[in-house]
Amino acid sequence: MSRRSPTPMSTRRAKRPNGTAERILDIAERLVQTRGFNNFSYADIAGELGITTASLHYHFRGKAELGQALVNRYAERFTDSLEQIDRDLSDPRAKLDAYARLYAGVLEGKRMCMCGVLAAEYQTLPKPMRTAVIRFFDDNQRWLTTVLAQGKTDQTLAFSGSPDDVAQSILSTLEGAMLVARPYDSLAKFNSTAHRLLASLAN
Amino acid sequence: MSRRSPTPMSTRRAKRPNGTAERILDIAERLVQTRGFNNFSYADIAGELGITTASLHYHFRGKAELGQALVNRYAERFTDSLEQIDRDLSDPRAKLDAYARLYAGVLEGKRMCMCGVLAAEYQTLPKPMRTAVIRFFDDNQRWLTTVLAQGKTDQTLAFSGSPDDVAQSILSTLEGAMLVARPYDSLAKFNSTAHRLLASLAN
DNA sequence: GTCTATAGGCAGATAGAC
DNA sequence: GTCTATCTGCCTATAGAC
Repeated sequence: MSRRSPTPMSTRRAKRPNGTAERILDIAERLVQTRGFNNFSYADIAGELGITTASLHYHFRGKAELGQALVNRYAERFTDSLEQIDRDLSDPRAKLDAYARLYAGVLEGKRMCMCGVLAAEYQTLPKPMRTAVIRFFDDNQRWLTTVLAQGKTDQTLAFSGSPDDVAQSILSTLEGAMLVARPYDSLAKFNSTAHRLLASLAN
Repeated sequence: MSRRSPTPMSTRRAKRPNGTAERILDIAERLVQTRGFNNFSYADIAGELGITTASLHYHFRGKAELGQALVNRYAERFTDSLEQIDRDLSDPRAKLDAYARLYAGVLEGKRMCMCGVLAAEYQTLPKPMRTAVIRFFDDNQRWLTTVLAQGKTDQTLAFSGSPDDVAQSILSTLEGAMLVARPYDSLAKFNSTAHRLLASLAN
């Protein structure tokens, strides 16, 4: 309805190698995370992909739709990672550590968190993208809150105040650490802040 | 040399009411902080000011020069604020509190820290702007480090690790708290994280 | 200092052939 | 699905009159 279906296959959930739509998203994702949503063009994507900009419009009606798909896929993958953490680990401290490593991994790829970038240019985003950014932050905070509550209960974590407030602080600190570390291209700067943050919650 | 001098007066340091160049910077500053450097145009400024884009080029050779002037003025004012804090307050905790209030004030004006925004689009910036952004962060961290060292000495502050690492954490946390709070347009979200941060340093 | 006029480029987007 | 061709609009920037 709001999204054309090039072929029945390309609407499938799962992991078929790489349809054109997915490859477009891959390239655009990197561009958003390194330059910002308003600082790359259809021509950039088309050039890398070896097709024309006109062809891009076949897969995504316009840049707004592309942006929506971009942040939705990103958020979905992030949620998947959080579920994976929940499956793999049970200790709250280990979960927080794995959470911080998700961020570090993004930075290692010379990228910034997509939603962090989008937060900076929030006021210029089409409404559906704004909604998706908010949802991403809310989802993260909700997951963190659950982990923190668990840690407080089993006394593997120690903190004052509500789990919700601490979750807010963790999210803010990690996003900020990425943001500030990027101009320096320094994973060490990020890790310094991340480790201090986690240490402050240790019991 | 790199900057034309419309009149002798406009190159003066101080506070003469409002030359055109200053008014241009005022408008552009707001636009950068709310939309990002790449997401406003000469036409936006000219429209608000009631002059033409051609006239803007008289005051600033191009957008790159404007951007440079923008971040330099911003950083200069910030430095002035830090010096003012040093003059007004002597207690390290009070200084950190005032520092956090600087950020809160920016957010209250519905803006984001200029250098935080620029960090997000760092890779798209002309080199002189990049240098200025780095310098801003360095200056902030240096000031914080001094305050923290003082607080450790007189035992008004308590923290483990080096003052430099803690300074890095404070800067990152406040920048991140602004970034995340902005989509929600919520000063409360920022304050929650800022207060928790300062409380963690109390003795 | 500010204007008109205009250049030259790039943006996102569409129509229609293949 | 991808192409060519084209449109319209906006962008930064400049020349030159006032």
